[in-house]
Amino acid sequence: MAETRTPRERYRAQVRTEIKQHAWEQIATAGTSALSLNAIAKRMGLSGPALYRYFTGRDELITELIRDAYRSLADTFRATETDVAALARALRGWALADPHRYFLVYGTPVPGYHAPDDITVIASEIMAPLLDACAALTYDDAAPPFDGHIEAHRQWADGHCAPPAALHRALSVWTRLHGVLSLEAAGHFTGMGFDPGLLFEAELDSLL
Amino acid sequence: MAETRTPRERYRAQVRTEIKQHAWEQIATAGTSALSLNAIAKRMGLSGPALYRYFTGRDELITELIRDAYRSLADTFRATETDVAALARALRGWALADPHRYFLVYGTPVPGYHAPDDITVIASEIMAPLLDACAALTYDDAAPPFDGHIEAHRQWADGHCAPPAALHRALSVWTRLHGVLSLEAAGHFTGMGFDPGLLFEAELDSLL
DNA sequence: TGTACATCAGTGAACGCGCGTTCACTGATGTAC
DNA sequence: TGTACATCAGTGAACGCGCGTTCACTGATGTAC
Repeated sequence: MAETRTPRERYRAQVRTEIKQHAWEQIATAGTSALSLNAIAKRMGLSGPALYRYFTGRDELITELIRDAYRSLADTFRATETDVAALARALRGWALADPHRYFLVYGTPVPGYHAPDDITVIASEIMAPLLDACAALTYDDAAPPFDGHIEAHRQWADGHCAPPAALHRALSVWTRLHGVLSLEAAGHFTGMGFDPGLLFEAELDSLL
Repeated sequence: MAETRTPRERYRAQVRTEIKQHAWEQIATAGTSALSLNAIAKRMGLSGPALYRYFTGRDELITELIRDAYRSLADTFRATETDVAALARALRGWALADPHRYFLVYGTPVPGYHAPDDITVIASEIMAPLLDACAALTYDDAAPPFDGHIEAHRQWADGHCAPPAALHRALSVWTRLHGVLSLEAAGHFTGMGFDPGLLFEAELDSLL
């Protein structure tokens, strides 16, 4: 498994990641829509068109950032034990570590932008550990009406033999945690006084 | 209560709302960050600087749009019966009627923008009916740990004598419904196959 | 009712700005003999 | 090891664009006598 990269290739890869780091900084301060190639170049001590050696244009850079964000979350989940509480807390840590990255994945889609196919693949890689963890939970015998509906529309969980209750639970975990996290990350709790982390734990409790 | 507005004042008000309507259309198609005074003027058959007769600049227009969005939701809630399920469905209708308006209220904050004080007042007007509705629910005697915390930090619900369990419930209603709605409105359920409306109802059931 | 004046909506030209992107180029780095 | 050549990172000038905003102006609308 020897890395057979020439020095030039290594240099290219290094500059590419450096560009992306500056892009993230810019997103963090001014939002995704303010991402500017020229500004990145200037802050790197390069001048404008130099970045076109590394990305075909602004769109490719944004796509790459989104892909990295998805991959980062998928990696985080893969490195976490298959347990709903553990995954939930891993998600919270990942989201609050870089709120803009979180919103790039689960926030308002960039206006005209359409995600390439491989990103939906990574999205299902994120869902997989959550489905496994939910399948390990125990459920009441009484199945709520939604379980019947989800059993009839389970292709999004292809390959997983989890019972309908587990699919339902996985969706609830996703939406409930996203509810708390996105409002917290967007600052909608600031000034209300309570600890968002405790509300997160309370919502997590409702799911176990 | 006679309207003592001169024809000129009526005309001004009319053009102002017309500008805002075009602004909403533009937000709906291209996102909030692409809001452009010149583009609005062009689509109205006016030319650029004319809009400065009606708004001091881009910032005032955006502020006004956000304020209107908050007011619209507050009005919707005020016109709904004090009942959690009714409020929830009203919220869903309001959110899906104009997703971008919903995100202007509960989404990622506009990068450099800071909301004026009166908007936080309207935000609490939105919360009030929800708190009332939650106070009308019945609760288990067993109080989860978060209820103690929220009792110690209840200034955001000033004037409401709701028990801690009701405050907790109001927060859960808010975050859980926002979780489903924001993911649905952002299109994160498309392609998964199930009916988001049924998932919404299932989450609502968990709150009654 | 008619005239003189004030108000004010809207125009067109101009400002500086930063954006994404192209192009022909320079000069350093790596490769082949 | 040394020379000749190819590759390629980065530059600087230039393109057209749309943005927000200002300014002096025209001409219609409303007001006062």
